[in-house]
This record gives sequence, structure tokens and C-alpha cells, in this order.
Amino acid sequence: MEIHRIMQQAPHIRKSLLQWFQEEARDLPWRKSQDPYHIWLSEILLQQTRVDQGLPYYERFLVALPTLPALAAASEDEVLKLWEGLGYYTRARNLHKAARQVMEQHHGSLPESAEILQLLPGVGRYTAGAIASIAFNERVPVVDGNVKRVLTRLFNIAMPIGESATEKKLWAIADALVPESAPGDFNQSMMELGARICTPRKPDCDSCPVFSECAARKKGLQEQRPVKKPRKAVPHKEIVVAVIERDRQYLIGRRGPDGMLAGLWEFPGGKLEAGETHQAALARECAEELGVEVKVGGMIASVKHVYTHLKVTLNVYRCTIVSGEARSNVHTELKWVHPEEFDAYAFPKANHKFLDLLRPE
DNA sequence: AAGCCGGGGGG
DNA sequence: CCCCCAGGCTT
Repeated sequence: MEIHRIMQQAPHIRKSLLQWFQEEARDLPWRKSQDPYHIWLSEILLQQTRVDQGLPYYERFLVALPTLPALAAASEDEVLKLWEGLGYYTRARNLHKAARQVMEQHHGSLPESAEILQLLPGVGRYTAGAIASIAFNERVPVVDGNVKRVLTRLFNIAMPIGESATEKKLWAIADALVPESAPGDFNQSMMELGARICTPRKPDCDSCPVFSECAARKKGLQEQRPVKKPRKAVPHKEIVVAVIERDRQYLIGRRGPDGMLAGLWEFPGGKLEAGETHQAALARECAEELGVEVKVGGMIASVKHVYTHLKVTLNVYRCTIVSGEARSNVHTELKWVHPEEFDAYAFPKANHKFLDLLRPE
């Protein structure tokens, strides 16, 4: 499939998609706005996240932090609390960092070109293209999961997605298609098509505005596109969690600035080693992490949780400190908090699965 | 190129 | 259960 052949189809594809988008576009809050800050926030929120899942977060976030300067002035804890439960928390930390960068380097206004936008933390080629085309009308393409599916079907591309040659080709095609006028609407129309019509399974080809252009459908291969590489199995780990109580307060720690769930608060604990009992693991982890000797009480809960590349079972036990004063080697901060204060801290979802059990009545 | 990074909804 | 979502960053 050569680019110049695509260019011949381009006018029809543009016209059909733009007209369909004009008539059928969902009424999403960030589409009512021209504010680049709103567009930026929506794009970060929606990374690897369905629109329906991100929507309530968008509304709440803008009530709390209505402007870019307000975001820059907020604490990271406040931003993480607003992000709590959504996952991929690095997005929130980068958003916050980027806001401060924009205040310092761009006088508080987002840069208008995709090239410069991409210098902000958390803004890659996709997000830069989305902001630049939607908020600033720059003729740049976007390629997200939806667009990959639409393009591999429309042009019957059998190259496996994820490989650099394939990605390069998809970006080149997307670039060839995006028009000089209304680039943002066109980019959104491709994504909207992928989200609502050209779905991963059982695409609704009968309703598709580019039905007649679709090379994969002509061969009945639409559900075989895109071609993906096989996934790897996810390992499972047993975790022990110590709910340490003292004077009706519980010990929580803030996770370090790197890696999984960075910056979030949690109950201390760690991985069960081979052949180890829960009790032995709790004693060892509390000694290693907190420098305290604990007595292990009853089990509070055993909760399962699935991450992208990891499955865990949290075995949660009541513990009391027998000797020593807790000082964490792995957390940036420790606090003793009453259950009524839990809401002030951002906890990972896995912790929320047992948190309510600690609240009085 | 491959791994890491959350959580949820749909089939 | 498996899939994948308006991806980015690190190694």
C-alpha cells in the first residue's frame, strides 16, 4: 500500500469522516471547550482509559483545579488524590510537573506546536498531536489504539502492530490523511470511529461512513485486523500486608517516587518468600522495612488484585509493635492516622479493597 | 524491541 | 477468562 494510492482515497475518506463526525459526535465536555488546558487534561486522562471511565475524573479535576496555574500551585498529594482509583499514576505526577514547567518556561500558557508540546513530561507524539490539532489547529496526525485499528482495516495492513516499521507506516498514513482545515475534527473522527463503529470485535460495518473504502472488509478480514503479537503470561505474587494499630491509629507509608504506585499511600508489607509462612513474612518485612518487632494477630482479609503485568493476593493481618519505633526504609514518609482520616490520602485500589474493614461501624 | 505502569468494562 | 482502552517512559 503506497502512500500515493492512499492520497487518492484521502479526499473521500476525509469528507465522509468529517461529515459523520459532525452528525454523530458524542457530546463530551472537552469538546465544548477551546481551552488548551481542558484539552490537555482530557488527553492525559484518556491515555489507556475509556472515555466513560475518565469522564467523572475530568469533571472533578476541573472543579478542584480549574486552570493551569491552579494545577501548578497545587501539591502533588492533591493531584494524586484527584487521580485516585484511575491508575497509571505517573500521568498525574507528570501532568503536575508539566504544569509547573509551563509556568516557568512558557509564561503559564501551553506551547502551541506539537514539536514543543512533546517536550513536556507525559506528552508523547500522540498527545502532542492531539493537543496541537484540536486546540491549536495544527495539521499533525494522531495515532492511538483506535486509529491503529481503523487504519489497519481501512488499508488492510497485516504487519503486526507494535513493531517499529508498522508504527512508522501508520504514522505516515495518518499524516497523509489529516487535512489542512479542521485537523482536530478529523483526528477525533478517526478515534470516534474506532471507539464506536470500528470496534475490536463485531465492528458495525453497516453503519460505517467509510464502508465502501475499507480494504479489509472487502476481503472479510476486518476482524483479523490489526494483527497483534502474542502476550506474555502475567506472574502471580503473594503479598503480606501489616495493619499496625496503636491508640486507634494505623500506620501508613507513602511509596517512593519511582516505580509502581509511586507517591501513593499504603499499608506496609511485602512479598512472601518461597516456603515462608504469612506470619514469618510479616515479621521479616516489618523488621526490614520499619525496624520494628511485631506480634502478628488475626487475618483481616485476603484480596486479589490484577495489574497489567502482575497478579497479586494481599494477605492482610492485624499487627502490633512489640519493640522499636517505626522508621521506614522504603517509604518517603510514615504517618499514624485514624480511620476517619483515610479519605485525605490517595491509596491504590488494592488497599481500598480492605480499607473499609478498618473503619469503625 | 521489550518491559513497566492501573483499573475497568465488555464479550 | 481474555481483550483492550484518546500512551509514555525506561532499559
